[in-house]
Amino acid sequence: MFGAPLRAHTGEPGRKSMSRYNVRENEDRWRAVWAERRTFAVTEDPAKPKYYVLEMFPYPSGRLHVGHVRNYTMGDVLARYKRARGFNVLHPMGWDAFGLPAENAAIASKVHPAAWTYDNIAVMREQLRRMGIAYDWDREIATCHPEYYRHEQKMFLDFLEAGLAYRRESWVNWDPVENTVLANEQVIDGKGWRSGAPVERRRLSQWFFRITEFADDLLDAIKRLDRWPERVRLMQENWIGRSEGARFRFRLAGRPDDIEVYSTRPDTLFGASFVAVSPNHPLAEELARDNPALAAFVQECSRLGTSEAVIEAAEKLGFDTGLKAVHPFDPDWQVPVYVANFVLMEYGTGAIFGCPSGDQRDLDFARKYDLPVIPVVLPPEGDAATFAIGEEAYTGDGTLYNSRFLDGLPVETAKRRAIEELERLGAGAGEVQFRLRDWGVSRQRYWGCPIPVIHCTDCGIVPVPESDLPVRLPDDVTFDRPGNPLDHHPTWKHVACPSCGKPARRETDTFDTFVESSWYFLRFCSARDSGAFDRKAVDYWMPVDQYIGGVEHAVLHLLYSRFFMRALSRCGYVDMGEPFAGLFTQGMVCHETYRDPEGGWLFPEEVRRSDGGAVVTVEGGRPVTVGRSEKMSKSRKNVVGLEAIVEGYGADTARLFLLSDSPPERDLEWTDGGAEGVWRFINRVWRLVTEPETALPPVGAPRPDPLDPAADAALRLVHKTIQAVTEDLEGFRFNKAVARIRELVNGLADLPASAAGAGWVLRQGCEAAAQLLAPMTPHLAEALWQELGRDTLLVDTAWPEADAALLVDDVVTLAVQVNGKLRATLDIARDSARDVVEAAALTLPAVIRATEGKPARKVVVVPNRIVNVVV
RNA sequence: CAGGGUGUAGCUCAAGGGUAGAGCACUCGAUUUAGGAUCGAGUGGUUGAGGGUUCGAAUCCCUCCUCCCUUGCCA
Repeated sequence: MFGAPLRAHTGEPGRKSMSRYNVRENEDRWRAVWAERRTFAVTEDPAKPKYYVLEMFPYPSGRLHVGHVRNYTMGDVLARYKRARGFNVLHPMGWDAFGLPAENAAIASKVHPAAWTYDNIAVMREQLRRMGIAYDWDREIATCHPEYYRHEQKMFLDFLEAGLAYRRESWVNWDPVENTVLANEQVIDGKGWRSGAPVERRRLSQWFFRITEFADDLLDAIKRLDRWPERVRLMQENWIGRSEGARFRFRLAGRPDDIEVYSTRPDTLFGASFVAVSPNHPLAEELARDNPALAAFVQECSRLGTSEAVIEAAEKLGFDTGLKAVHPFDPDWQVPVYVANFVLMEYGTGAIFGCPSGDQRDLDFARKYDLPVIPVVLPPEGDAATFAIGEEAYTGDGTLYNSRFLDGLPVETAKRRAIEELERLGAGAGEVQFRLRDWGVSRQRYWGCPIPVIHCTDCGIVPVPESDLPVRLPDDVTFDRPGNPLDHHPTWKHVACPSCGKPARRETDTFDTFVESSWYFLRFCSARDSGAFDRKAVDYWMPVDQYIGGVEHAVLHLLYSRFFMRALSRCGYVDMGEPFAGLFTQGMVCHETYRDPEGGWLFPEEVRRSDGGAVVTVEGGRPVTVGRSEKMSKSRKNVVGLEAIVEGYGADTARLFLLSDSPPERDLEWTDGGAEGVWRFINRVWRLVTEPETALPPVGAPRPDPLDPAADAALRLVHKTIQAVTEDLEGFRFNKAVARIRELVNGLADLPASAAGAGWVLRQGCEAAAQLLAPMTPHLAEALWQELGRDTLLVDTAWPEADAALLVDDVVTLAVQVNGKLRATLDIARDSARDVVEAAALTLPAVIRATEGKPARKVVVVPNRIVNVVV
């Protein structure tokens, strides 16, 4: 069955040979067996409970290092464990294959993005395969494949029809040298990352997904994501950022129009000292036309870029328009109107009123431009006569004062009262706002999914007919000049309008790559379906039971996926809201960093420890500065290659180490010593099974009776370990599970060969060890299983069950304290009566010595745990 | 300044009121021509600091400190 004859192993006590686990041979062999038997290929099976394990799929950037594979290992442990527990487990893998690095590689080394991407995929697939991860490779997908993105194009057309996709102008970071749009991360100090040219803000027509349509539901449903980490839920809540306030108008003195503002603090209206509009506000643009100084100011603001972080950090600057706004509650009260750089057109109405006493930014602004600061909220313990605002605004709770009809009201009541008044005056109304904005999906890039629309001068925007999908990317593109290659292409964008037949132009924007990752988990359910996915398969497998990935995707990817499920539901594709029932965010893998005397980074293999203990370079022995341990990254060169570990110690060693040292949610420190330690442990287990101290009875031999107490204790250890490891795996405590198994192996190794029943207990222990290790070190475990004389595959064997009767000991060891200090221990039958325990404790020589003959004032007995004698 | 996390052996982590443990590292011994591997034994702790509750605190409460992360600073 397995290519090599199975050999029943009986053990040969006294055998002196010291075999070493042949890692290469075993790992290759068992992987081949699983592959040949298609062990991990699954189909829908209504008779079995399903379990969908998914790790966030990678961008095929080149090759993997050990830092990349921690989450795949965790997912694999879960997949293999659940499989052993009888679940029908879907565990797929694919490639998030569109994206900018492929285009950068094309520019840098003249290789086509597709070739570069597929080459990387081939390398990385082989790397994952050699890690022995139990994927159903039949379901592998690459998002850059037309058979993937054609369905995305169809979804877009349906979204368009449903009003969930639309086009409007928005601001982008424009690199005037590269003639291209930059992502916020590509803007460094206001300059393009590649060209170094100052970035401009430009208005460009862009495609958007109407994620705000579901803002309330996306926020509400977070409460029910009870298997998500609390902090991710919090981050999403903050990102959606619901706020309750009022939208209302300030009339402009001497003009027919007015300014609409949004505020969450209408209660502080009597503290208003200015109105400010965004530099992109229509009013600012109108005034700038006749006012060169204002135009220059607006221009200056646009240089800042669109990143929120940059805007936040910048100094608050304003430009007095000379206009006056009339206070909504008092026609005789006017405040100046400014154009201010910290007011964003994209949020609220693009205009605010400033209450310096109640908002730090407004206060900074007021101090800079010498505007009045009127306190209107008195803190609970404050004194109206003396309370004053210094350099810090008061944003806390309190009672309104200096506020006419709002005086004496608590903040919350005053808000409602102010809104009522605004509504009564016809000046405005209460409104709920969200920080969440619609998702801009247009990218002026080649290596992405083409947006399937055609621009016709007569018909406007015309969807590409479904029968013409997919709109394929052209292969013959060049990257020798700046800008979007699709736009430069001589023929690709010229098409006949599907509606009127006249010459028209294809959309040359492509999708943000977050679009592909927003539904790939659905495609995995039926990866070769001619449609986007098979509804029955999706209904069977979804939602993902356990999703595993980095916390860096806590907001965008996860929120976009949640949006996609809702949008697809509305368009009739599916009928469910949440894609990921459980989420786990794993910690990073870290490693020391090394620098040479010039400050250049060094790879770990370029340094060594000299005889004196100093760290020096391998070449030339120059002194090396050892930096702190940081997340493994190519830029700092603190990476450990996967090949190096797998060739030397094998995939199981890498896997076990990635699981063992730290709790999975925390960062893991990769050390050579730790990897060697794991390798020694693997060999220790191998020897325990292949060269046992005591001959093992054959498979299924009856339990000998009686068992020696040492054998009995070892058997209890076996069952306690099964119980504990099971609980640890269920609770994602992989490091504890590993520690338990190590203790089991130590315990079994200590079992004296002479003890009655030792061989039988040792077999129980070795079989349990193999089974418990199987999710973590699957190749080793399969080899052990065979060495133990089994003729079935361990991977097809059910998870072991602990015998409840063996989980408690008959004899317990009590700690005996005198005045809280440990003086002795006492072995006694479990659940002995209190007075029996007390009497036994008081007669212990160590206790008599410690009490110096004084009578016990009190004896505390905690059953089966401790006795404390108080004198 | 805020919010969250963290602090236990040299290192990475257990123990969540009841005997402070594991792995790695280190020391010594055995084995070996030697090294490595292996086996055995051992060193190593005022549980970040201080105070409180308790018969008993790493664990519960209060104060302070360290480092890390998320950023809040979106009206």
